Amino acid sequence: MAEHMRDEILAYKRDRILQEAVKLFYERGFTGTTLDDIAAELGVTKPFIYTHFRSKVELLAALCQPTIEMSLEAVSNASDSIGTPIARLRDATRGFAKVVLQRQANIAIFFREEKNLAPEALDAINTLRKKFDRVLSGLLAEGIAAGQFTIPDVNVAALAIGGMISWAYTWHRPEGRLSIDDVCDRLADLALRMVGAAA
Amino acid sequence: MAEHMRDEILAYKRDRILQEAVKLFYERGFTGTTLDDIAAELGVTKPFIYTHFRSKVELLAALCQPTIEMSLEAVSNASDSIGTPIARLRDATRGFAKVVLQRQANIAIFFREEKNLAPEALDAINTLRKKFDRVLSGLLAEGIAAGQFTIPDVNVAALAIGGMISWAYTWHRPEGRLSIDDVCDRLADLALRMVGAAA
DNA sequence: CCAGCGTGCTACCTGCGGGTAGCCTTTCAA
DNA sequence: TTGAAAGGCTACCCGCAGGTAGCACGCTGG
Repeated sequence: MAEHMRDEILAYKRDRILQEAVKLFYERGFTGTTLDDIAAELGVTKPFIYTHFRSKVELLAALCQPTIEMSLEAVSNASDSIGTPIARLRDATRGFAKVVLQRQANIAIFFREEKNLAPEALDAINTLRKKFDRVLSGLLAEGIAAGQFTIPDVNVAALAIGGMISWAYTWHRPEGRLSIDDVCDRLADLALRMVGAAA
Repeated sequence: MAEHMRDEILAYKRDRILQEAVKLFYERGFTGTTLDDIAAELGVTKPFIYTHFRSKVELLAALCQPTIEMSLEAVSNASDSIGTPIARLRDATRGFAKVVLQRQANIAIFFREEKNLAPEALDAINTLRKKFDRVLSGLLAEGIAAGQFTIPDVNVAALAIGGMISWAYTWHRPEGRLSIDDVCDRLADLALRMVGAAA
């Protein structure tokens, strides 16, 4: 019990570090943020961070990887579910868009700071991204086979859809005209149009 | 005449610095590249660079801004030309895609290293980007007025198209299956589908 | 042959920030 | 009440890279 709570607290501290790191990396960039900045924001000091992360780049990886995993899961789950290709593609794009917008800062940081990741961490993430593209392409191919989609080039279409949605991290403003769900719906509709399955 | 040539040589040197900087910033990132690296690649030394650029961030701006200007010009020219909205949108998207792919490294660097630009330089570029979005939105609106496009949300559509195309910098491989022109054509077709003007 | 200038290099400074050694305080159990 | 372990802080190191002062070399014109 005592052990149990200790672990929870450890996890909570780790989480708070990640939260603040995301915020600052997002605002100022990875190299534009010092560990002292993050510590100051948390009311602690730099060595505190080192009791939870081995290095600054490990911290970076820890805030990128799970978000990419969530993106992959979103499209995988939708793709594997039951339903017409149209319904599944709508779910996949909407789900992915939701991850992008809910974890906007993490997504932005990953795409901007890719070059600062350790090679192994980057490899791991790139494997996930390749899977992501394969799943999406596969779903598009199914839709063609089912006669629901018309697509000249499946791979380009998958990249275009992925890109259109990923890009939302650059322009969506949480306090703006459209809520996250609004944007998800609209982007999903546009994706369906791209594959010739007019909404 | 002598003066004239001296200026040409000055411009040439400046250009070579930019070329090498683009290459290295693209491969290793802005902070991952030192001015000594760039100088070494050129067979010169660091102070040489300082006779052409005031600082590292000025160098960064000098390789971002013109590329963004070219993007804006591509869509502006197409939008202002004569022809149906469909034809103009195709030209606009194709032209923009071509800039993105021909200046792939510059585009990548800009989006990744935005946070490293001086505030004034970033402001100047953001003004261009806003214009870009307005031009594209305007063209879409014209297409709707002409009855050629069907678009639920013009602003989101413009951002989606811009994003889908911009994103190509992340995945296009010059030595890959598709030539630059192939990709431009396919992306332009997808854009037309998005606005309900099936190719 | 020499003066003077333009051009780029050698050699250096400096601050910043990632990372660490070792101490101090607090807590909890016996 | 005391001892020891855990957790976090103070204080520091040090390498790296942006930026610069001043020199040396070579070209050109007299």
